Amino acid sequence: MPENHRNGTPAYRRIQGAILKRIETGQLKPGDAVDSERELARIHRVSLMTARHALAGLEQEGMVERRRGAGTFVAPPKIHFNKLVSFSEQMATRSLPARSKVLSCSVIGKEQEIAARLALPASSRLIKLERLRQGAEEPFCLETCYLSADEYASLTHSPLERGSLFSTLEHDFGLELAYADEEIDATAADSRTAQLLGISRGFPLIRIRQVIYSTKGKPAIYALGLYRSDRHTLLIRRFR
Amino acid sequence: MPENHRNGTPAYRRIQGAILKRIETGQLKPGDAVDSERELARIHRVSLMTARHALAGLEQEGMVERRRGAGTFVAPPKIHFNKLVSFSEQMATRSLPARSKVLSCSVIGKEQEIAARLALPASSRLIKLERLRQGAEEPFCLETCYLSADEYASLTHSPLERGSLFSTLEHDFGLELAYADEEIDATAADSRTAQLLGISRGFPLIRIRQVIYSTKGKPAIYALGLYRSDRHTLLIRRFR
DNA sequence: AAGTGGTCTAGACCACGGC
DNA sequence: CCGTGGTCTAGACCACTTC
Repeated sequence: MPENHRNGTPAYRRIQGAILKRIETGQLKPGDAVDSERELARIHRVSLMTARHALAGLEQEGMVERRRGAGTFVAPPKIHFNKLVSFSEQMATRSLPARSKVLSCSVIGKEQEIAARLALPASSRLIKLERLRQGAEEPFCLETCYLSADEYASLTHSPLERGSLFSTLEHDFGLELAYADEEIDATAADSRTAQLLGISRGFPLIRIRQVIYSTKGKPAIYALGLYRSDRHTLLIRRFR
Repeated sequence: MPENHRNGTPAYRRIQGAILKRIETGQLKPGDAVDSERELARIHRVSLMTARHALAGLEQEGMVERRRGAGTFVAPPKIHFNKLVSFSEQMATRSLPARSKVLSCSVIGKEQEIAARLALPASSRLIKLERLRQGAEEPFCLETCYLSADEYASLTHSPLERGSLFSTLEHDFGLELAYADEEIDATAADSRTAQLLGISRGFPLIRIRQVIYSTKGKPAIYALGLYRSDRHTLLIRRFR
């Protein structure tokens, strides 16, 4: 009986969607039992293998846990480790207002090393955006971002004081960010940085050099951040 | 015909093993085509679904790539990001000898804060192991590890100068390590640390506080590392 | 004992890729 | 065009958990 998947979406996807909907609406809470393979097969009028396929996919995404002999259960909400989030997003999760003071925003040239990190020709013109970021009214990070001036020309006219650089790039330029490689070390504050961050010269800082890549694998942003180590610690989870 | 999986291992596992073996021995190189589902089904005398299951598993592990209409191919070797590796393993990948000097190894008590990080009673006795780690004949890290003295009592008699702490724990104590949560910040070297690392007092250091968990989710090791930031940078990949 | 997930069969049709 | 992976069926037996 080929009365299956009339529309384009595969049956197993529809089943996954139905389960996810019940989780999102709170109808199913973590720990609750999901319909068993056999129930799903009966309800959605598919074979057992198809119902299995649906549950296997959800398990692989971490949405459900399957225990042999017992059943399939909604997984506890996952804490997301090592996620790439913007400063604004980071602050939002702690319900703190994200304040940034733009120190400078200009187009520069002759920065071979940075152009190279962005996989651009050595002579490329770059936007250099320097911001002082603060939480709880106190500055704790000096961040310098570099982007291709050709690709993001109008960025210099965007209102960067309030909004998030990430969301501007994603909405106005259709840039989809995928991942970032970070290089982390420690350094001592020079006098200018010390003054801006309100600390004394020589104070230890965390230095983060970050290359952010688009979904196409193209380097899009190079960012250099200097953080007051007494106001900021990095959290990483590593897996064996 | 129930002439299947005589031994305990499922058919799909045997198929995966056969493919992995051909990859590991270099018989199959990245980009090479793997046997198609139909070929595998015929060769191993299993159904198509079972052959599919085998390939799906390998794909999910990142060992092969499947392209509809084209075939299944050996995936390029993955660079492992954010992996939990021991100092010895880290050095081995750069073919450098791992040298550690044990500064002290003793059983202590009354370290409430550290006991708490290991989810142990405040009065627990702990092994404290302090090591100076060096690469290229120069010390670049001072590391202090803490473990439950009750669970790893005989560790104080193990030869820690040469071997890896990880492998000792895994082999001699059957401890399976799963992941670690790290807290990273920067600090200035105190005089003792400065002397041990061969730098001057106040020099910026990366400080990494690490709680390493077993596969059962139990905290097993607490490690505090101080790294010369001029000899060591941390590499992290974050995903959106 | 009843129900569950884990494995497996022997077919089938489809959409897509490369030749 | 032929071979590929993607989806699917309608059953089956096993090992396991729960009661």
